[in-house]
Amino acid sequence: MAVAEPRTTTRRRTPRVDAIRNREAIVEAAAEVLAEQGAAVDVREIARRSGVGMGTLYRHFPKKEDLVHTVLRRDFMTWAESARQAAIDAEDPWAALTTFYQQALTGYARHRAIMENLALTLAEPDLEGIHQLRLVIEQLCARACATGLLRPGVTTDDLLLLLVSLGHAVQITDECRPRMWNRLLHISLDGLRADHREPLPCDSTVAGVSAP
Amino acid sequence: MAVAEPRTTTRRRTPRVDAIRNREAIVEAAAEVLAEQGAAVDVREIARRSGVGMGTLYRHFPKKEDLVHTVLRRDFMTWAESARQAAIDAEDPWAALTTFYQQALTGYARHRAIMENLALTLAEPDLEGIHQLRLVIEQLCARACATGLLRPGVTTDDLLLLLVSLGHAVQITDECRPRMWNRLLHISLDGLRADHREPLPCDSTVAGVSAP
Amino acid sequence: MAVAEPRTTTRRRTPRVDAIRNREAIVEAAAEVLAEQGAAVDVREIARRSGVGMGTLYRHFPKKEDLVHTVLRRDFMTWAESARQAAIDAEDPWAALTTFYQQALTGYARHRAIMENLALTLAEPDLEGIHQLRLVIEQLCARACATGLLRPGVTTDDLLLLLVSLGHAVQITDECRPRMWNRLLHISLDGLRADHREPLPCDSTVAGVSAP
Amino acid sequence: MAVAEPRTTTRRRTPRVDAIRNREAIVEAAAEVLAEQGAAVDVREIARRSGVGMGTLYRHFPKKEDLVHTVLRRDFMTWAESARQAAIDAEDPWAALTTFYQQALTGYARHRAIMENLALTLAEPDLEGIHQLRLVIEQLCARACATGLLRPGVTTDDLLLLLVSLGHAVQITDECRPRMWNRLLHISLDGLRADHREPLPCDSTVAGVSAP
DNA sequence: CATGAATGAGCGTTCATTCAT
DNA sequence: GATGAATGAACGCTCATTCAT
Repeated sequence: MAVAEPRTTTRRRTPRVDAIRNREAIVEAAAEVLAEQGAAVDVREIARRSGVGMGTLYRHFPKKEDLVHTVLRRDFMTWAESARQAAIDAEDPWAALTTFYQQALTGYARHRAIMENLALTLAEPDLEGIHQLRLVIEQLCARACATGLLRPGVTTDDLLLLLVSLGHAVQITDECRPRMWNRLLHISLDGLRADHREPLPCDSTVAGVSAP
Repeated sequence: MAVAEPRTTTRRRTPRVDAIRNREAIVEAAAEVLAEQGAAVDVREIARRSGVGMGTLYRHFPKKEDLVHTVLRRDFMTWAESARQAAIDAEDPWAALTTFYQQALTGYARHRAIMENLALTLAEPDLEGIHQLRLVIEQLCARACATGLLRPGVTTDDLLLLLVSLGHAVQITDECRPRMWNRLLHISLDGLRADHREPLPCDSTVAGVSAP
Repeated sequence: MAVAEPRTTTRRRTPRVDAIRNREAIVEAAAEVLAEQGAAVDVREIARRSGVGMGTLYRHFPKKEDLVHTVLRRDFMTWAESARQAAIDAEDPWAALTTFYQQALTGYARHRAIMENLALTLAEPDLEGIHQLRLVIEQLCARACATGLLRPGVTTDDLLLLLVSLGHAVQITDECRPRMWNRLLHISLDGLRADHREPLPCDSTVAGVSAP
Repeated sequence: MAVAEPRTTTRRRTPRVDAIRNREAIVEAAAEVLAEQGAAVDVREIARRSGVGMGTLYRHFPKKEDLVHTVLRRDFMTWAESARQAAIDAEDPWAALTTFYQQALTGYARHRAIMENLALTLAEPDLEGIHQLRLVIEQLCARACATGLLRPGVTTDDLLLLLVSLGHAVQITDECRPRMWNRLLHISLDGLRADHREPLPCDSTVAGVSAP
């Protein structure tokens, strides 16, 4: 249907530029919306904000889930990167840990879809972005542990779960009771310090209590 | 309307037996489903599981919201009651607090709709059941504080937020990493002990960090 | 289940009294509601107002339609009767006619279900009550015709249709423009007077005009 | 967003052809169904008849009400237009008036939803289409009045109410007694002529008669 | 390739009618 | 008989996904 002949060399480049621009617009818009409203948003809203049609959106991301994952991957990456940077800049390992949580909770914890997924991800850590974040935390953990500031036995998973946990607290209180989560963070960080005698339970210390 | 002499007692009881059974079946099924899937479930699913028709369900609960509230009220009540009991049975105030969290997290934290609502409720505590729970926590807080075991400055809201926060951790880890939250609980409880020098921040101690 | 023996003679009378009372209560309540809201009302509303259960209502009137018909029959009867009386009391045939419309439009035209059905009934005059009304109109028509006051060729059906037609006008204007229909009545009655030269069309005088 | 050189005209036309066809199919089907059954129809029925899915229907008309209004607006417009044309073509003001009613009652009076709304509209004239119709009637009224053919004191509202009133008569008799309303129209028109001595009542001439 | 219109299963809710008590 | 709880088909509407242009 197209005339095909004249544009020989750049033939495949032109559409691609457009396609890439579109893809980026979609991801950008989606990131915005997902941060604001979580993964339950109407796909139409994303298409609207990115200025592309539904078809384009679905060409790039055949399932809503694909788009969500892409955005999350990206945002987890960025997050991990900025976290790593902040950690490097920090004076000492403990400050690095503290700063990490502060930044995370002040920033990304407001990203609804990020938090929704950070949660899911402990179960099935399929998202590579999250892996980056995990690596950062691993480093923070290792360093704080090595200097003897971190309570012995605390694992990366503990710190990750604490992040998810406090992240949720942020989401809940952010609008009605801003920074109330800050106190919880202090408490938790104090609980993470080395000056506690008792070792942490090995996941199943306490006797069972019946379910509802 | 009729003069109706002797049958006073058994007058209106008979037909209700069935209705009550149904109502209970509905609430029971709803509680189950709400615990499993949260408040977003299809009403038809509840009807199906309880073995009643849609009409019956809507006769008892004119709006889906009514049913949800009823279930939540009930479950919050039960929860508060069992929490209170456990607290009373505890040897000392600190054990009471510990046990409370243990029980709460082992039991009700798995209830999706409960947690959803517990979250919402920090903003607008409309459900009366939740108030009961809050009262229990208030007592636990007061007692633990009075004995000097609880870190000064810790409020009921802090404990409540910790509950929500850890509750979320439970929901996340329960299936894939059972009792991993247990370690987080220990950490948090240690952070709550009185032997910490620094006072808690008054909600906005730390300098702002920019959002993503 | 009942003790069966002692009440021999009056055995079948007692329940009937109750049944009749119930039936009457139902009809009464239904009449009220139907007049207010038309035949589209929820059957529950009728049951509620009459103080009986749904079962009772449906025992007496297996279909909603049955109840509606019963009420309409009754109300058409009453209407016919009061119309006849008013006609008899009138000084002259023309006054009788005028009074009839006045009374009808001031009174029964506000009865929503009556008007709904008066309409339907020109098609299939199944309701006996309406027949009574029709007879009254027939008399009015005959008398007014005989005295030469009524325009020749005007039939009972014409007068009936005028009634339906104006009745509808009443329903529409009653709340927002009370008695606006009164002017229409005057116009129509003047058009019914004998002093018009042209005969009425035989149902199909005018050339067809295309439908929408 | 692209620079898009030569294809200016055919740019956005192509995809719309289908959409417009669908939209028209929906409106057409809706008009049909609304005319037949009134505004209470099931939206699915409209979708079915127009051959589109529910989604398509709701894309074009987000609320059922929107569709209904669109249809009514359209049909009132058409009606007003054809009425105006017929009035213009008429030999004299009285013929114009006569023709108007003839045409209205032969055509649009069969449209159930139109009549339902024409009725409602005397109370709250919200639909713009209806306003057009009103204007036409106003002109007819003014012209007939000016030539001294119309009975003094007759207002646009009177003529409108007569229209609604007779329209209802049409709906009732159309199927079982076609054109029976024609006689009523003659009567009413005769009543509207100037050769009546008595002035019309100012809305509340006649003494009240008690309600049923 | 982009577009956005089309699809249809599914949701919360209502109401005439039936049936166990 | 009387009661009112139970039934389920239908209604207005939404949204992830597909498909013609």
